[in-house]
Amino acid sequence: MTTTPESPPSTPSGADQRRNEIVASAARLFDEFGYGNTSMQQIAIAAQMAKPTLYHYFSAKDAILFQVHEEFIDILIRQFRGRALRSTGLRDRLVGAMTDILTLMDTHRGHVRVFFEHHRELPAEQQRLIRAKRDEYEAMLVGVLEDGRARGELILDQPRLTALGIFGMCNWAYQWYSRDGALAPAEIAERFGSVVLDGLSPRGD
Amino acid sequence: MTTTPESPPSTPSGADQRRNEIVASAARLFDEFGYGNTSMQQIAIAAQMAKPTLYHYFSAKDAILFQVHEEFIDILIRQFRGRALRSTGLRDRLVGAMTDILTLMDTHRGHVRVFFEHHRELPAEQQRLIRAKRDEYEAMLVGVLEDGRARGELILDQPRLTALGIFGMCNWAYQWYSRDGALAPAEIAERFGSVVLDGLSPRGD
DNA sequence: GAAAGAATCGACCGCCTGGTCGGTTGGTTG
DNA sequence: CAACCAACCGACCAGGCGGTCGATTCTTTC
Repeated sequence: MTTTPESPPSTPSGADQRRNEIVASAARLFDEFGYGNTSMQQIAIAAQMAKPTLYHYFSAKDAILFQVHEEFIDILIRQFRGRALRSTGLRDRLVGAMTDILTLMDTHRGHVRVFFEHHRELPAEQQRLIRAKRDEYEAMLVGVLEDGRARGELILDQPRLTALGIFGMCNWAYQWYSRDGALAPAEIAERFGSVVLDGLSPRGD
Repeated sequence: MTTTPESPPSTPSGADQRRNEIVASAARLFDEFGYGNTSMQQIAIAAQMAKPTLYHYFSAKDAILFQVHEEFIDILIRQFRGRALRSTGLRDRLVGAMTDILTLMDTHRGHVRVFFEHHRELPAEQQRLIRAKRDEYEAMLVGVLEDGRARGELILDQPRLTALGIFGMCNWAYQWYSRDGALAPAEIAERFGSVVLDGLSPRGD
């Protein structure tokens, strides 16, 4: 409190800042080459330091992997909760969550791929931790669907399966989404949302 | 013609049979550990041979990877075409394709994961080949949607985006589908199909 | 039974990886 | 100035990897 200068313009917190730089560099490389095909050497170079220095900030390669996972799921949970507090309607909450996910394909490409493809490579303990948060997030979306059903605004008999379908539409986008594409994340979410809510068949037969 | 014994009960074609055993073993390991974390040594043991013998059947590790990719996409294309010949209705063709994909999660788990997660690791030339087939398959589903629109049976203004959403729902299942689960692939496809076609909102307001 | 080729493998190689060690620098405290 | 500690790194290591080599066995063909 007395000694540390509280966030001067360039160095918000020193070491933490440096850790973030490492994770950001690593995520970028993971996105391009995959976790297994990215070496600590590459990460070190990308973060502009020597390899041993990396081990001053992270105890092992999988500690970086864990950090990426946690950042990703924490963002989603935080955003979902924020929207819930603002207590918007059902459609907003649903399409909002879809927008959150799709937006991360723009802002956190590496995080996304890592979270979806490399969670099995986390050490057992940390894998449990991440899985717990992921399940928590899943439960929140299932909750939205159940709410909608209880209010008669949605018709569905298997909330979890439906939620998995919705997640699928959005999460899968990491396989094809491009920043240069014609559609922005929010537009895609809107389209997908209307498919899920209104369906493709003409209304009124 | 004269010499080769045509498929006696145990050895359909000798060397080809052995190749298939290798690919099947490899796919099983890829499913469990991922491509990069599976060594040629492990594959050899699983296929009950020594490592150098593997190189009698495949020129390199990525040749096995390619074989897995090709088998997967060839199955899907063949099944889609088969259904098209039987010229069933729109819903059958759509839900049918979805069933095809979900069924592979049961019968070809390793192929699925490899196809979705490791296509970037194929040598450039083979990657192009697989991508071409994948695009072909995608185009076939887009075609179904466009047909439906032309006949007034579907309402949509972005066939490709919609197709990507549908693929997402199904493909993503490789992340959560379990053989021990309560629902069979065909049932899941039916549910997802009705979400996409009818939507979740009550009809007629 | 000789020749040929398919199928097999023990031993080996160069390379790269995650991670360690021991030591240096440089700013902050008393 | 002395002590301290965070930050940093050149050099090194054991281990595992994909892949090769040379030689051996088995099977088929004439």
